[in-house]
Amino acid sequence: MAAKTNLRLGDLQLKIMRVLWEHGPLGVAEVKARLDGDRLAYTTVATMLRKMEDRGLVGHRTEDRRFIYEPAVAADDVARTMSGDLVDRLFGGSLARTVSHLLKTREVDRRELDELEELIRRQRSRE
Amino acid sequence: MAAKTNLRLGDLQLKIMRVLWEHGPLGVAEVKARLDGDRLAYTTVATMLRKMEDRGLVGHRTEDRRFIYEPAVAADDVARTMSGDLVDRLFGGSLARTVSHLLKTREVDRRELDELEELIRRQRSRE
DNA sequence: TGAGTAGTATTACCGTGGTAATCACATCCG
DNA sequence: CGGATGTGATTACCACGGTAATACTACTCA
Repeated sequence: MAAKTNLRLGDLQLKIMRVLWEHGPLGVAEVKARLDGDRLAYTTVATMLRKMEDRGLVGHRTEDRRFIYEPAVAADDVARTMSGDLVDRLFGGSLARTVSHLLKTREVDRRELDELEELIRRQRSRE
Repeated sequence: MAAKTNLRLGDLQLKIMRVLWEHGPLGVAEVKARLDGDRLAYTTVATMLRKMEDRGLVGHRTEDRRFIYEPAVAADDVARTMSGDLVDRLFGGSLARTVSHLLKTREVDRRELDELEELIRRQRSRE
């Protein structure tokens, strides 16, 4: 197995992964298309995908002369690594401190607070 | 003012900032000392501090021939930027999704859940 | 006075993310 | 057939984080 794949992705890499996670396996042109807003050269996307394959983040098969890429790591793993990382680096690993900070510095409406409470309730009734 | 200082810091930079935030203005040697675990060369720390000063993250004054560094950005601003960034990049800006993920993938004990509920309660009684 | 020492300044090197031009090849179309 | 088009391959460049060696400088103490 690819093993120690480092799961801290850059901006573009993450955007590409999101495209691949949400819309199955895609060719370079499709990926580029879904990256709409970013006016990137075709070769930029292609190069990035190749680099990402080197790192074990995606895999590809050839189909009809075109490379079809698909994720090689799970969205959850990336999210876990990156968010866990941040909680550790920034808030000494404390979830409470993290959420506290988030609540203080982001606009949060009542609905979202409800959701959060629901999450906590459900968490309690686990274990 | 230094303006557009980008507040996404690397690992070492963040560690250094934490040292400076927690223990006032410090010389290079002191910073290096507090970074104990990391077996870094003196010049590594010095170089990093200089680079960080270029970026506007720290400032220094000379005192007795030594450079005394101090933070030039607030811990809260860095935390806000970096965490907000991550929430946006990884969870589409949804705080609920973020916390949900964190709850699912990290060990959280009852005490921490209590704290979270308290935070939410307090948040509600604001606005 | 002169060697050590503690600092800073200069310079360098690597990895990686990001961006892209250029090149080469195959295929398609008139 | 022969050029346009779509793709992948190769190569290049820059910025930045990280790491550090080396060089310079000034102060200190025997």
